[in-house]
Formats: sequence, structure tokens, C-alpha cells
Amino acid sequence: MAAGNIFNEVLDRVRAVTGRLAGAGVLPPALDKSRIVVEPPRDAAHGDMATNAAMVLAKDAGKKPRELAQAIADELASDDLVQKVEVAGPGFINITLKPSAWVEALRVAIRAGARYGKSDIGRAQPVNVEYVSANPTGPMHVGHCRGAVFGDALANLLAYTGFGVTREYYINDAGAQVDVLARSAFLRYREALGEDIGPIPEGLYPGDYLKPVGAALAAEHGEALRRMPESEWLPIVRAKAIAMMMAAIREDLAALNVRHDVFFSERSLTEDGTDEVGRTLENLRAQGEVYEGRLPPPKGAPVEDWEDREQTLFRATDFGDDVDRPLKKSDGSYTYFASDIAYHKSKWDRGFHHMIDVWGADHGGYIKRMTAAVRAVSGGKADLDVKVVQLVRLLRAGEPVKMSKRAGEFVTLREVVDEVGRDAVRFMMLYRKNDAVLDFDLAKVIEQSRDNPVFYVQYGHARGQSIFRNAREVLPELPQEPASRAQWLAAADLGRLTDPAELSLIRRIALYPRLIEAAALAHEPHRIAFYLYDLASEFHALWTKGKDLPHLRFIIQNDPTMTAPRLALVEGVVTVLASGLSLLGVDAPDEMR
RNA sequence: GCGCCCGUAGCUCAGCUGGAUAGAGCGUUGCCCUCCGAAGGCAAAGGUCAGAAGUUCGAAUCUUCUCGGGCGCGCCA
Repeated sequence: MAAGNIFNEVLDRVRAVTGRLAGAGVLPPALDKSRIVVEPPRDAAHGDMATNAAMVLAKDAGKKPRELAQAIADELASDDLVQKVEVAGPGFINITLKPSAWVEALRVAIRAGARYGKSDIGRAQPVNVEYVSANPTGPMHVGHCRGAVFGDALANLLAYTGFGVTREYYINDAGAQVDVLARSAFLRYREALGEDIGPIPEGLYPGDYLKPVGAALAAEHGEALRRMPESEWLPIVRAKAIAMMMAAIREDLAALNVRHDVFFSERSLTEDGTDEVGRTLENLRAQGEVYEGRLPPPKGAPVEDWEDREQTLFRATDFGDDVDRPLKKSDGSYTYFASDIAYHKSKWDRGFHHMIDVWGADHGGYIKRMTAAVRAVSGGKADLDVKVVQLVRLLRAGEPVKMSKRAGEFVTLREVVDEVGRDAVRFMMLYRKNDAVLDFDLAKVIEQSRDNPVFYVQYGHARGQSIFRNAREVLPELPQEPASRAQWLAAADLGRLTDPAELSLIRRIALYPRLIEAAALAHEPHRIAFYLYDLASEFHALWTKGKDLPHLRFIIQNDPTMTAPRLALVEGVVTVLASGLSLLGVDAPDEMR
């Protein structure tokens, strides 16, 4: 078992007990133990952990849940981790562990250090996480933030739980929009050569960010491009513009601490004589999933100039979609969906059985057809989980920040990061479920108070470090280097941690590995953020308790033997805060400034 | 018209994939600094989990329907 999930440990023991009861004839020999769980109770009065084993097994055993619960409880009572077992309610088995068991869990956490909470549940399975994938037609704006941070944190989390994660960015460098980009850049090129280009025509990108592209083209090609017909200069200008846009995007991502392993070009699926899209579609045609046919016009919102025509379609309805989906435009070129199928086929070909795509809310209507396509190209063997991140409403002190898209005035990702800092952006983007709309208030996230969870959690870490700094007087032998400090503290007499508040904090620390696994399996990094907030809150509370009750302070003057275990508790808190924050990609500062 | 997401305290949101008496922050009310960082803490009040039916030992969580809000609905990416 990786890095000590004490809940799994107890679950194993509960299952062992049911096995023994089966051997003794109390339970039938073939038992489905998969539904048995051991979890923390909502109410601390119910003990440390509760299991539903009796209720889950009662029906198969032909016994009353409470009766069976009592039998299991009697067996569990003699376990060396267990202090007390009670049957409650409809058949819950409430387990209270010996304090020594919790204290040992703390020791495990401190010893593990940065590895605490790591897990191997992923069993090294390859997972492809695709996120951001912003069009290379301009700098990233705030709207891209959330998906970027979410995808990055999710990838961190999956890697931490033993999945073989590949972080991927799909560059949409093939559609009409990059030709528009090229024409827009060409104007800036002429401008750079001294021409008066006047206002930017409708339909082209007006932003100033293309001026450097024009300048670079002028420096590199001089007058040469201007003398070519469009068919010749366009590929040159396009390639240059895309390269420069992608370089800018990478810089923006770096500012947010977001990284990718693979940048996959859509154009590479069709250029230089390769036609991966065509090949993919022919394969699907051979399977009967691609055909020529007609679609009914959409109901409700009438499409002007609807033309009923025969077209190439993907049989998405075979996989639960509402209608079949077109693969070719009327001019014969592939639709975006067609190349997206080929792209996901490439993921499958590269060995990914599990794919996760992070998309913006406006792509929600696209999910069914894409999951359908993934199943079609993999013979049903691959799965795709599309995580939709909802809209971010940008506010300043409660007032919406105005953005005008025409005229190219939008708030860029970089502006937001520069104003409030990378940590605040990242934490707040993750302090909400991905499928809920998020209000992001530029004024609030830099506030240094409990209102601001980023600050509150980071402050918890800083406060812990501050305690270590102040402890040197009482404990001069405490190593200053963090890793040796942790090992030194792990050897302390942890049995002296007996106050209910201390044990409660230890229990929360012990919850961390379980939380990490659950968050990873659910693809929900936000759970880490909420957990860290709760942990910091309990830590701050215990700290303040020491104001009224001096015997509960972490540093006890003239009593190194009491101070050491207390510092070990702080070490546990600091370890988990640092670990969780690093999964979120947020700094864990040693002091606040 | 159809599909997807959402609806939990006055406000903003959690709720650990079906568990026990539904939680936190803000706001309101009342408290705690000679004291390891008050950049903090304690306490009180506040709920028909939108509504109805169903599934079962047990539902905020699963199913169906209704109401209310958001997004999307060949040849845009």
C-alpha cells in the first residue's frame, strides 16, 4: 500500500473478518465484498470510522443487518488497531481506533514527506489529458484560464496517483481561421514596410499583437512577399504567424505554471501527402460507421439557406448521439469533427485507453459525438471523459469587468496573472467544481483575510514554518533543513499527543491519502482545494486555542519532550499543505509578506 | 422543439459516487489580543436540499415527470 491510507488498512481488516465469518458458516462462502466501504463518519461522536459491511451483506446472508453487524463487531473488537466497536442505527459498525493507531498514521505521514498521499491506483495506465487547446490566432484571454489550470491540476493529480499521464495541447492550425490569421498578419507586414494600411477590414483580426509578426516578416523577407500572389505568400505568412502565436501562448502558460508534454498539430494530420483524416474515415466506412446520407434540418432554431443534400456522415446514433454527424463540408473539405476523430484515433494508436478532454462550456453539445467517435475508432476499448469547465465571470469589487470583443479589447490571461498573481488565479479556479459557473473577483483575491481561501491556506503553511523558526530556543537540536527536521520529528514521543483537538487534527491529516485517491478517480481536483481549506482552518483553530490554554501551545517553554511531538503535529500539517498546494500548482510560502 | 449542465441557509458554495441529526465562508448578533504571526479564533441565529412520484434497510445524491436558470443545436473551430 502506498504511503499509508489507514482507511484502506481498516477496510482490509473488515473484509478479512467477513472472510473468517464465511469460513465459520455465519456468512455464505461466495460474498460480494466490493460494496463494503470504510469511511469517516459525518458526526465525530460516531467514532473514527464507520463501515456498512453488515448492511451490504445482510441480504445475501439472509440475516438481519444489526445481527450480522454484531457478529462482525465482535470479531473486529480484538483487532490490534481497534479500541472500541459499536453497532448503531440500521446496522452501521462504528469503529474507534486506539490513539496509538492515529499517532502512527501521523508518523507515517511525516516520514513520507513529499511522498505522503502518493498512490499506485493508476497502475501506470496511460492517460491522455488534453487541455487548453486555444486557437493559435491570438494571445490567451481569461476565458482560457480555467481550463488550463483545471487540466494541469488534474494531470498533476493523476500522475500522483500512479497514472502514466501525457499532457497534450491540440493546435487548431488547419481551419479557415488560420488563413484569416495569415491575411491579418500580411496587413501588418505591409504596414511594417511603411504602407498605410488604414483601418483593419471587417473579418480580419484587429489586435496589435500581430504587429511583431508583421515586423518579423518584413525583417526576414523584405519586399519579397509583397510581390507574390496570395497563394504563394499565404503558407509562408501563416506558418510564421502560427509559430509566433504559439510561442506567445507557451509564455502565457508558463506564467500560469501550466505545462504540456505534447503539442499536437491538426495540420500534421493532412499535410505533406499524409491523409490521416481520410484513412480514419475509410476505416470507419469499412466498419459501417461512415455512410452517405441526408440529415433532417434542425428543429426549433431554423437554419437560413438550409440545403437538403447528401453528405458524408458518421453514424453517431449507434453510440447514443441524437443525430448522425457530418464529416465533409459542401466544398468537399473535412469538417472540424472529421479531423478531431482522426486526432483521437491518433491518441488511441499511441496507446491511450483513457482520454480526458477539458473543454469550455460552449462545446457541451459536442461531447456525445466525440465520445461516440472514440468508441468507434477504438472498437469500444477506449474511453473518453470530457470535463467541461464553466464560464468565469470576471469582476472587480463586485462589478463585472467590461470586455469588448470587437476592437480586440479583451482581458488577456497575462493581465490577470500580472494583477493578482499566479497562485491566486490557480487556487480560485480550482476552488469550485468545474461544472459550476465561477465568479472571479480581482479585488477579493488579493485580500489578505479569511475571505480569501488562497491566502488562508498559504498562511497556514507560513504559520507552521514560523513555529519551527520560533522553536529553536526550546529545541536547539531541531534540524533546520526540512527533510532532516521531518525525520527527527518522526522519532518523537508522539504518544504524548492526547488532546482531542490534537487527535482530531491528526485524523484529518490521515484523511489525505484517501481524499487524493477519491479526487483522482472522480477527476475532481477541486476536492483538494476544499480539503486544504478545512485542514488550514483546523490548524488555525488549534493555534489560537493555545492563547487561552497555554498547555496546548505547540512550543512549551522549558519542555522539549512535549514540544517535539507538538512540532511533529505541525510537521504533519505543513507536509500535507505543501503536498496539496503543489498538486494545485500553488506555492507554499515559508512566510507571508 | 430537442440535447447537455445547474437549482442546497439572506448571499457565494461544499457535501467524500446511496449512509446516521445536511456543512463552510460571507453577512447579522455577541465575545477573545501583556501571550509561538488578531493576516487569527469562539459562540448564536439561519434549511420543505426547487416541487411531485418512484427505486430500498436508507435518497441532497439514482429513475421519471413538472417548474425555474445557463449553454448548444449541418457546411464555425
